[in-house]
Amino acid sequence: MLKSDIPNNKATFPISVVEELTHLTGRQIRYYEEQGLISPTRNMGNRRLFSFNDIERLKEIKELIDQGINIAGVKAMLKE
DNA sequence: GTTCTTACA
DNA sequence: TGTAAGTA
Repeated sequence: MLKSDIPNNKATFPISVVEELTHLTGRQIRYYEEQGLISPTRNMGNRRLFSFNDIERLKEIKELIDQGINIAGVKAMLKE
């Protein structure tokens, strides 16, 4: 795992912290994950653990959504 | 007390 | 998306 896997993964936070950092609701964060926009891991209790990478990704998503772009559009943007 | 899932509005 | 219910 030198270039594989997700770079920028050393710290994980609960969804409450991500909500504060991204200004998104837990509802939205879970939905975006459901849509394949982010890849949080799960801890022993099936709780989501977010990395800095996930948080940065969420911020981008929020900006796009805030601009009136829908999930399909966000998916297209984040791709590539 | 917090987060998770599913379901309804 | 928000919110409710039941759970881990």
